[in-house]
Amino acid sequence: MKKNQIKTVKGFNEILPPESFRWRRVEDQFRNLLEGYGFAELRLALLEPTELFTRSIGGETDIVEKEMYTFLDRSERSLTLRPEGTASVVRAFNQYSLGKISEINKLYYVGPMFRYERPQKGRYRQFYQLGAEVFGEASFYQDAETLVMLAQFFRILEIDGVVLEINSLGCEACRPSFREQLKSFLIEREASLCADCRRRLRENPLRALDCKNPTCREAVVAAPQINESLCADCQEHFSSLCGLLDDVGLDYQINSRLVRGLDYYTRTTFEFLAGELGVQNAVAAGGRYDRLVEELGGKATPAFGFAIGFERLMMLAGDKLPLSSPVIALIPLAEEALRLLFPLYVQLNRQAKVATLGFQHKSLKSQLKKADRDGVGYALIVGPDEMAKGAAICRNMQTKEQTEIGFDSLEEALKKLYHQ
RNA sequence: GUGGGUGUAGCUCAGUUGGUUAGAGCGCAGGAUUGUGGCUCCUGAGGCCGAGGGUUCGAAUCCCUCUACUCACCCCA
Repeated sequence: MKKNQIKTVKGFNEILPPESFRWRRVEDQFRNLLEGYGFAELRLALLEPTELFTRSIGGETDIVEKEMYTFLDRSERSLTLRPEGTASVVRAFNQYSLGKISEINKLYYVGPMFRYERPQKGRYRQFYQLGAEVFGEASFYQDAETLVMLAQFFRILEIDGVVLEINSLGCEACRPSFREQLKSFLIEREASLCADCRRRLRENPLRALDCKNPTCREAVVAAPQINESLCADCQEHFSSLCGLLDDVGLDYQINSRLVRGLDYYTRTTFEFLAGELGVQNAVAAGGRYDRLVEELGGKATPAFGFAIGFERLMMLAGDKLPLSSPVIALIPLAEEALRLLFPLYVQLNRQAKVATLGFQHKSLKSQLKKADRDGVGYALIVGPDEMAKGAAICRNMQTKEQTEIGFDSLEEALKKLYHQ
């Protein structure tokens, strides 16, 4: 690394070849799967008014308190690089009145998110998420469909060992009373809680439930369980969802401490965990948020969504996926040959028939070597001898078999090779 | 924000108690083969040894500061 070399800013993750090919493959798989389930893509702004996130994610969350890239623009507006996707999708849902265009809206997105955290394994300041949201469907069938779809995605990518944990956080009817119950429980034990939990006790007592601090964990062992104080409707929703997952044979574990770091969730929350990832083990997570659309100024609309961490997903899927190669290498051994092959090269690639052509007049040997490294199926050789004869040599790189092809039928003959 | 570890070639890493011109493997380029890839062999290019300061006749090596990367805490995808 040279002295004055300009580099990326800390934690901004970039994807280079050949990894970028693998990313593209997985992204395509995601799009195909989601579009098969009726989802459509939303391509949204990366920069939003700061208020969008303080109102949706919650002012007492770590994301809003210390992890956002927030700054003033030239007209002194407070803007923030999006730390997650759901808030923006809900903003767009309201802004464009998508709920009036169709009753059910299934939307997905792919793109970078930004959080100012200390980078670590599986955690970056710029990171990619594959996410989706469904608006207008309150049924537990929707929860189940989404979870099944995610499990299917992991199966398509041949990722094993991912565990699904689910929980219910209740709704505006039953959560407040649970909150109070939990709060008074915690206040009795305030002395044994960590500083963060004590600070958040009043605003967001649920967060104490998944605190990693050992003394906090011990203090909350006997804490009231949210799924024991659910109202009848929430209880019904949760048990119906579990029953449905049982019916379709999707394994899951109920984790009553799964409260998530964002405030907008109601009822179902879930995480897909992969032990292989180490400490940052959530590869996908999400849940139901039936109040958020209204809280952000829209018409009351139930919703369910999730996000997958792309980098974490690729750590699990990674190199099982084969790379594509060009099919034909065009090999000229003289200037006239290069001149002859160039139009053919352009013509093939214009039709999405991938071919390579070297412009540098290298030796046959080195051009074949490069073709081999590129993994091409065929090499088309044209040197002075072939120019004299009016026919090129076509070499099968696997069998070493060589045939002659007359110049006047080159394009036609080469196209056939792509279909083998 | 708080700790630990590591910075030497494009990549993965050696480098002796401080001692000439800093090494290997892989990769890259060329050749052995006047026009035929993979295996083998030969040759070559490529380094301010992370940056700055200090100790010393002499520093990749010892000391200090900074910086980057990395793992962990916290939190999350």
